[in-house]
Amino acid sequence: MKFIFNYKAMSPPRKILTRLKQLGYKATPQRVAVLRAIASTRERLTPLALYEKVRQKQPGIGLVTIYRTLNILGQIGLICEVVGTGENTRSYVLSPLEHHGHLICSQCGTVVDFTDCNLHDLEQRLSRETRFTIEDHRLEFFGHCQNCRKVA
Amino acid sequence: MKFIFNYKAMSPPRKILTRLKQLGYKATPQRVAVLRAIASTRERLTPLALYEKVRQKQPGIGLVTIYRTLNILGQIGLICEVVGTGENTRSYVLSPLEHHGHLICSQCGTVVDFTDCNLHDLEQRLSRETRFTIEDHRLEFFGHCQNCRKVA
DNA sequence: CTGTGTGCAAAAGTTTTGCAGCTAT
DNA sequence: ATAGCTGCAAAACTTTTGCACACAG
Repeated sequence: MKFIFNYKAMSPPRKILTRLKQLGYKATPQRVAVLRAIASTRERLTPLALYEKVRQKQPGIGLVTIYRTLNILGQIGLICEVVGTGENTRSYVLSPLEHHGHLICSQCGTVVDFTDCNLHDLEQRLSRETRFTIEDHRLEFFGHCQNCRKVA
Repeated sequence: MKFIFNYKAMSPPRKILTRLKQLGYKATPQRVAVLRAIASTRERLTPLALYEKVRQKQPGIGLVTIYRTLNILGQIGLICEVVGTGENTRSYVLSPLEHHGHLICSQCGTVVDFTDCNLHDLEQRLSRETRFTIEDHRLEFFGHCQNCRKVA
């Protein structure tokens, strides 16, 4: 199993910007700022939170742009939507390079990614027994991180 | 592995109503109707879809009541929220009795539940290595069912 | 230059709340 | 009888769209 713990240590989103340009999108300062913001934390960020965060560096940016950027980045698969039960807004984290699951602290929102979900057997069995073609999955664990447990 | 395929065959929601009353909620015709509607299909239903469906039998019902009922049933754990990537509304299906995952057809919305996810090992490993306390998980597969594959 | 992107305002869509009257227990 | 429930209207909140101007390539 491989953990991807420290988003802060990841190189700046140069790679992502390259990919954006490859696909014909422009690397505007706003998009760069959104990317930086997502890449700068391992918390999951709602569009609104992202807006507040980015506005500190780019005071002129509009919430609309955040939404548009998130939609684009999500479609391309560079960021990754996370939804908690009972929330009625989306949150986003940077996509790691491989397929992965999330481990989410219900209190502080910290996201730990993990790869190697080991769902292949399950997937095959399901596919065989239900005759579904399975194209994707989403696996999320919810709980409390060490820190929040201490506090509580 | 155990599949729960045919929601239609399940007994009417008497059990659920009993549970509701146990908890001090009243079994109003509106709530019964909502329950019947959820129990009558294996598709996942958005609050709005549920509203349309229930209105055929209970013309006077309000969308607000649907929302309130869904929130209550969800909190108690009798129904179960499902969210697809990119959707900005929730959907609900009846909770099966045991913990389970969903297999969802991206085209027609059919939901197949399965139990015995076999995530215990993974959960334990994650818990040990990240020092999280894990309280819950959500596992969803997305794909196409046999029928929709034929059509396409 | 040129087509894409931005910001504003406004619309569309989803979910919650306040309140007066109603009803299951 | 009475606590809880409903329906309506309105508010709160999230997300999308139309349009004029700006800017990256």
